[in-house]
Amino acid sequence: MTAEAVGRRTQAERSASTQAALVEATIETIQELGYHRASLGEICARAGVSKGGLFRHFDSRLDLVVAAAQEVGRRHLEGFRSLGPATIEEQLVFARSRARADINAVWFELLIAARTDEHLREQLTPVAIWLYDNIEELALASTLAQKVEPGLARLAATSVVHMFDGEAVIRAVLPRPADEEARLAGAVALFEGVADQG
Amino acid sequence: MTAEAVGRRTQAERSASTQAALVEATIETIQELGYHRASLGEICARAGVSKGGLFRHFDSRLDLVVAAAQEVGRRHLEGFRSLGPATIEEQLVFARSRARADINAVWFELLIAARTDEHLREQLTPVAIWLYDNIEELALASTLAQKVEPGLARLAATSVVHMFDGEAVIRAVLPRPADEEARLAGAVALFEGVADQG
DNA sequence: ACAGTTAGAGACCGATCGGTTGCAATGTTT
DNA sequence: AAACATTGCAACCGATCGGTCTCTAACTGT
Repeated sequence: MTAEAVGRRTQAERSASTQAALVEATIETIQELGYHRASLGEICARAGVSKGGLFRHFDSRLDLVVAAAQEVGRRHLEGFRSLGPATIEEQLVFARSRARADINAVWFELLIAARTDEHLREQLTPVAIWLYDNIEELALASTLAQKVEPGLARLAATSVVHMFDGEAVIRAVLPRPADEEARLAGAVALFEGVADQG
Repeated sequence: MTAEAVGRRTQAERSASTQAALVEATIETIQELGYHRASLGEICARAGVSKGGLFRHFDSRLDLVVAAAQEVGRRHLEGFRSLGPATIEEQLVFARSRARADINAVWFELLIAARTDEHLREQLTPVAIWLYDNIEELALASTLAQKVEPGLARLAATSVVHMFDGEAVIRAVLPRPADEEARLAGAVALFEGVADQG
């Protein structure tokens, strides 16, 4: 996203638009090149903003990455919100599609980077708390969760998310479509069994 | 691991020891600093080998990383081999401990890096195939797997591995010990139920 | 309209990146 | 032991890294 070249705007508008362009470019760059290759030069080029312009709004690379991480968290959750009432299979297919989404790849780049970067980790933890709390809340409101006790539903939801996350990471290097479909079918059968018996 | 300074050795021994020191230092550096900060300078310093010495044995950084990845795959599998007959709970606790092992953190650094690095991905795929094939084979030989059909056992094993992998990644940023223990207990109950009914 | 403030461009900085080169040290062959 | 091959060190290379500085352009308050 390049900072758009419109006519007269207030300082606040200019500022917000530049920051948004930089955050957008950061997310896009991490998604396409990975955290490792997401340099400020590359991000600035994509955003159509100079280095000087960047540091007007962000104190450091970390500061920019944290702002991007917050936006990634927001968008990832937004993706989870888009499912209404659905069958068990539809819900599981949906959960899997969220794990496979581009935005989740960026989220995982950040999680992995945070493991060995104390400062990033400190800033990422509150975002992760917020994100997973909200995902759990959405899971509890789902049709599937109505049939079992809330504690179990919460546990099942996060476990499914972890499983599809793990699958998604491996899949970039080692896709196994047949196994993946069997895993989905197995999960559907399992949850239908649980739902039936109460 | 520094290249040890022993007395007289053959060329082959010198060469092998230097390469081993470099591979070891690469793994150690990725584990401690992450893929992003694992520079050749840092790796050489840890290995006690000069840049010139490194490039005598490896054509490029990628070449070294691939050699390290193969060693990581070997060690990760070795870690999986160390479980004999055990209860269902012991087997699941063990699977979880493998996901939480340092060597798996390095494996995930490499998987994530490979997503956006075509050349690394090409070299990592055969290692991943070998690793997961072997893990599945081990899972099929486990006591738990004796009670259900092989296809289901294979599926369950990889699904459990994915789940604990996903949990391990999140845990670096957002540990939730109570949830993690509940997840383990839930998995134990689930598998004991399956084992009982055939 | 004009002074003051904020946003942004772009040249620049020292440090470090992956990688190269020439030479000295070590080991091998005859 | 002399000739040769392999290994390893250290200085060095251009490119790029995150970050700074100065100056101009754009907006704001009076």
